[in-house]
Amino acid sequence: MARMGLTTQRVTVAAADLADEIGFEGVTVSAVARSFGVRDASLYSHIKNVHDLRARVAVLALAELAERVAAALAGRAGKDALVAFANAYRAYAGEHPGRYAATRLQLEPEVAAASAAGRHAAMTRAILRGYALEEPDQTDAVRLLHSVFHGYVSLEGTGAFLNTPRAADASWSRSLDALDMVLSNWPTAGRDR
Amino acid sequence: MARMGLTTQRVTVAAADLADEIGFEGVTVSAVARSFGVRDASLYSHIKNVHDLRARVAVLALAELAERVAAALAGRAGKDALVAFANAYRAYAGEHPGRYAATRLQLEPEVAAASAAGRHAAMTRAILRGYALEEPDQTDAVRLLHSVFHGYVSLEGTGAFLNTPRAADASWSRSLDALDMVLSNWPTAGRDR
DNA sequence: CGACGATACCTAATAACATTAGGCTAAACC
DNA sequence: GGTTTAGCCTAATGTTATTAGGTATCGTCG
Repeated sequence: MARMGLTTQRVTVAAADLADEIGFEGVTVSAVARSFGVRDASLYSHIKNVHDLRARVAVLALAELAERVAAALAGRAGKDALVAFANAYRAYAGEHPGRYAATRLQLEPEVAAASAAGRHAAMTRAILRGYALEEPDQTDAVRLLHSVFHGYVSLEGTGAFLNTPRAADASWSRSLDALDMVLSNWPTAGRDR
Repeated sequence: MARMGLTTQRVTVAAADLADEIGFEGVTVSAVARSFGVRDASLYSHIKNVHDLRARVAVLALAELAERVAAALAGRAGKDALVAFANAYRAYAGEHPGRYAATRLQLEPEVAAASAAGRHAAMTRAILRGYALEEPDQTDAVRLLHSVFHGYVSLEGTGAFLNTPRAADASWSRSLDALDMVLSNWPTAGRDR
């Protein structure tokens, strides 16, 4: 009958670890309770419900990701910054697939605001300081970057690149070269060719 | 006691429709059975289990998406083709969020092979015929395109672009301009700047 | 130190979903 | 028209989510 010393924080971390092991969909109240050796009902003193649990994992992952990216970005500029950001992003997703999947959870506005979601966008904008982009080009570029990063990582995660022999790393690297080129020569007009 | 006339095909379509209405996660054996007014167990003559049901929705969606994209691509080349492909892709995802979500399901290799997944890649390559790209650049470009399309649509679907006032359509359009530029001047070396 | 209140965890109970086994009956096919 | 097939049902079991209410352990204060 030793107490397990549960707290919302510990439960959240356990859920996140579980997500990385068995996938985010596998993050269930029962599974987390099992990992602590306690009854399902015992977790409800610490979390509101499954959705709350998953949302907490999402917020945790968002914060961790933001931290990693920020660290990678420190002291860099231009293409260096772009590559560092992108690699940190992809590395996190690769090391923590479950946590990363959690970041795609649809968070309610209040939660999202309180979390590091905004910090993410802020840092993406930081990259762009190296490239001379005004609004609204900057917003467009942020969206493009985020799309590429998320899209690539997401497709890679579901094995979409396994059919072709070409290594995923190589394509990633070339995609970053391409992005650097786009950002350097952002198409100002739009009507041509 | 009128028979419902269920078949695997009808069950799959009903599941797909349900997915578009309430989200792909909501596609459950119970819910589909309910939509037909039959018992849960009755569906098991037509599907193997939930995963089978969801996989069928995924295959259906992949085929529909491939068809839409192929139609849009007919008779176009170069940037026209790129834009038509991209818009067809995004439109499908917008009209059928549940079906689109299903396409991200991890399919077992045999199922994926039998499905239209390969056709998708083939068509992406068709776009690239308008741009002079050799292997392995072509593979890299296909991955980049797919990443942007999927990433954008996915982020848009989870409301990631709602914070900023800039319209999602506008950024999309500019991103396509950017992609056209990248494909036209694909970075051959990689080390510069 | 012993009482007290807060907190951590438990049992019990209900409900939705997934799945299997076995039965009944409407339809289709000579 | 009788038989086979296939479509649907009931019954039963296991997992997960969630609530209500109980017990035990901990820190704290008199």
